[in-house]
Formats: sequence, structure tokens, C-alpha cells
Amino acid sequence: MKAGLPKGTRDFLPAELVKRKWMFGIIEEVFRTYGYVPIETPVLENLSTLTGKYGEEGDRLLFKVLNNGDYLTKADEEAFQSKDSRKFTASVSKRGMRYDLTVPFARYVVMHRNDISLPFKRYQIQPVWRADRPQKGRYQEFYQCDVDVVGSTSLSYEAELVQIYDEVFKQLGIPVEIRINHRKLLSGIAQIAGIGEQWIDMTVAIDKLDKIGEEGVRKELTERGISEEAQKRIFEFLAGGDISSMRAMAKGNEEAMTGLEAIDKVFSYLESLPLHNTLKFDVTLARGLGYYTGCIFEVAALDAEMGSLGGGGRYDDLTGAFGWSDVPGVGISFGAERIYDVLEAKELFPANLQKGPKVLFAAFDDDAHAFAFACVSALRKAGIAADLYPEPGKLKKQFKYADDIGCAYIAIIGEEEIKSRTLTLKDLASGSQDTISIQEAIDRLS
RNA sequence: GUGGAUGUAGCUCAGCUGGUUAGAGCGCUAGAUUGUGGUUCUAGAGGUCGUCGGUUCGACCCCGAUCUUCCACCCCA
Repeated sequence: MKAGLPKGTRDFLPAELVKRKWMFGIIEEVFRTYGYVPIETPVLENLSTLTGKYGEEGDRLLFKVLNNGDYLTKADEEAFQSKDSRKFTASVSKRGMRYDLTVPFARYVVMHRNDISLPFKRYQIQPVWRADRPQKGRYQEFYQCDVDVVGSTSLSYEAELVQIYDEVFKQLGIPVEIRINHRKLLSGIAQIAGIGEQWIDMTVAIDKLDKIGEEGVRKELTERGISEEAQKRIFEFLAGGDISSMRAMAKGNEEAMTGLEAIDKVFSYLESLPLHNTLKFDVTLARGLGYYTGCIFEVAALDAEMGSLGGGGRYDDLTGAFGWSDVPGVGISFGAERIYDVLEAKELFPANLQKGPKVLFAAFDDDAHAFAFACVSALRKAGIAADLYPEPGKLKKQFKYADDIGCAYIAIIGEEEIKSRTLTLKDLASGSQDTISIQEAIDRLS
């Protein structure tokens, strides 16, 4: 058989994984510093946990797992005959793979309500799966890094999450723009335009403003059945630009005012604490997932052609679907794959990331190999990543191997070294070498 | 889910209107060089031309299906 992978998935070579781990390490350390604790959840969830949480589009992209055993005996024959895929699937599959980290977290909070104290601040770095059509930077298996806090409505958490975005991207060296908006402001604008019922249609359309322009948005609004009159009011509002002028226009609409006040409050928390990146109020920002009800965030790289590097927002009631109502929360997510691609494209990974052992031992003959084995053990005991070429012989071959696996040093053992209980340590980058004792080598390499 | 491209050596790619032994560069292996790699030189290995089927005397080339990757939508990280 031919070796191959399912579409949209990939293997990682050591050189890539070293870089990924560096990136995840920075993200995790910032999460930890802000007081978040790690959790993990299983790959598989009950399909009932997942379906209906991401809209119709999301349900379509959900990976389902076939039931075990004689699943056909319990299959819905009628649904099969009438080619009703949804109904049939439900009869042969009761589990699916997680689509994001937020819904499993909601399930987790409800199930462990007696073991956690609110507000509960958690982070989670795990892969998720979507049966999307792959493209560059879009995979069917990819990692998300989520931080959420549940059990508090304090807007200081929104401000804190902005700081987390800011700190992570500062440490990674990617200049970004953090955009903020509020769902209530959007629904308020729709009310002001007299199309309160269609606020989601409006939101989806104006989200594309920077991409398709005003004409394109108007066209889409018309297609979604929104009148010219309403469109006029919407664009009047969008033209407002900053918070204070919008406040004047929103007067009398409680919904829009709530949104504007919240955004203003987040800005005020950060007033005296300068960010490294820019935080921008963007009234056209929408965000897809249906469960956001308050502030929403999105992060975009300033000088890279890349979709959003992360997003998030506040939800009034994340856990209601699992039977525990009115638990508010707010959280953000980092899109690891896209961030990695930006780091790669801009060559922002540190050059000195060690992928192989620090030193490789090379021996000339069997006696030297035996002595080298003892030397390697001594170095390893001292905590130095060291390795021994498996057989003695030509130095050329052993040098090449050291280069290939990314060693910084090679230690050569021959007759003379055995006699004097030393090793010849060569710095592969500079080419300089010294014959020194094992203890000296340990001191130099640690 | 819709529309469009793509696939030839480990990698990047040539390959004539269909014609018999499918090429290059890099990489790989060995030697030049029996205590010193990344340079140079020489030789060598490596391909069921994505897969399956069809048309043809003959297919890498034409046709169909399928898979992969990529692009634009949709949606999203």
C-alpha cells in the first residue's frame, strides 16, 4: 500500500516541531502569568454536545464517528431509503470530533461545577477538527489556543484579554491590530435602522466592508432583503467612526448605548497601561459564532497577508444548553497555524532553537567507541543532550550526521584521547577545537 | 457545499502535433581524502510519469472517473 495522509492533515518534522513548541511555549507562559490554569478535554464528544452549537454551516463541518459493532442493525432504514443524510447519520453515529474548544469547555464547566470556583480561568491548547475544504493555512486538523474566564461579567476581563493578545504578539514579534466591537451595538444599529429582526443579516454583510466596499455591502444587504431606507440609516451610523459621535447618534437606543459604554469601559481600563500593539474600535467587526453576546475581538497581522490570527468575545450564557443557565463568560482564541505561517514568512523564529543533541561523539575504533559511550553517559548525567554515533569509523560520515541532526558540537575520541582520558571538542559553527577533560567539557556545554 | 487549476526522481522543475532507452539542477551513496564536516572533482543509485479505466498499432501527452494539493466563493483559525 502507498503511504499517505487524509486530506487537510499533516506530519511535523523535528525542525518544525521545535518551532511550534517555542511558539506554544510563549503563548502558554503568558496565559499562566495572567492566572489561567490548563485543562484538557477528549477528542471525541457526544454528537448531542456538538450539534446545533455552530449553526447549520458548523454542523456540516463536524466530523462524525461511526458507531462500533453492528451499527447497521440500528440504522434508520427509512432515512436511508429517502436519502435523508442527517437523519441517517444520527442513527449510526453518536460521537463526533471536537470542532472548537469553547463548546467542550462549556460542557466541562457544567459537569465539574462542584470542583471549580467561579470565576474560573482556564486555558486549553489542543487540536480541533473541521471537515472544511483545505486551503493554505486552513486544515482539517489544527491547533487552537483558548483562554476563557467564566462566572463574571466584569469588563476588566475584556481588558485583560486584550493585554494577553498584546503581550503574546509582542513576544512573538508580530505587530498586530486588535479590533474590538460589541454585539449589542450591532443589534442596536439594526433596531435604529428599523430592521431589528435582521440584525444578523446586517452584521454578516457589513463585516465585509473592508473587503468588498460599500457598493458590495449594499448589494448584499439588498439580497438579504434589507430596504434602501434601512441601508441609508446603517451607513449614516457607520460613518460616525468614533465612540463619542456614535453615542450621540445612538441616544435613545438602550441596546446600542450598552455596547458603546462597554467598549468605552474596556478602553478606560487600558488607558494608563500602554499597549505595544494598537487596539481599535471597529464597528464593522462581526465574528461568526452565534453565541457571542457582548464584546467581540479579532486580531490581524499588520504587515502580512493573512486572515485573522485569532478572535473571541463575551457570551452571556455559554452553559445554558447544558442545563446551567446564566453563567457568563468571555474568552479569546489564538489560531496557531496561521500565527506559525506568519512567523515563518517573516523569519521571526529564533535562530538558536536547538533541534538535535548539543554534542555528538565520534569514535575511530572499537576501543574509542567504548570510551565514548562512557563519556556520553557522563554528559547525559550532567543534563547535557549528548549522543554517540552508533559505530566507529570514518570521521566524514560522523561529521555529516552531526550537521544533519543539528548538533552544535562534535566530540572526537581516538587513541590519544583514551590514553589521556580526554576528548577533542569541536565547535561545528566556528571550527575551533580543544582537547579537554570530560569535566571541562561538561562545564563548557552546560 | 459551488466554481477553477494542479500532480513527472527525496526536493524544485523540463519533456515537441501521441513514436519506442523519460531528463536537468539540488539532494543521496561511494571514491579522490585511513585523526576533521559544510568547497571541488569522479562514479553510481534512485521513476509502475498521483491512481483506476478508456481511445490508439503505440499514451507522460488525448478522454472519463477518483484522490491530493492549491486558488476564488461559502465559512472560518
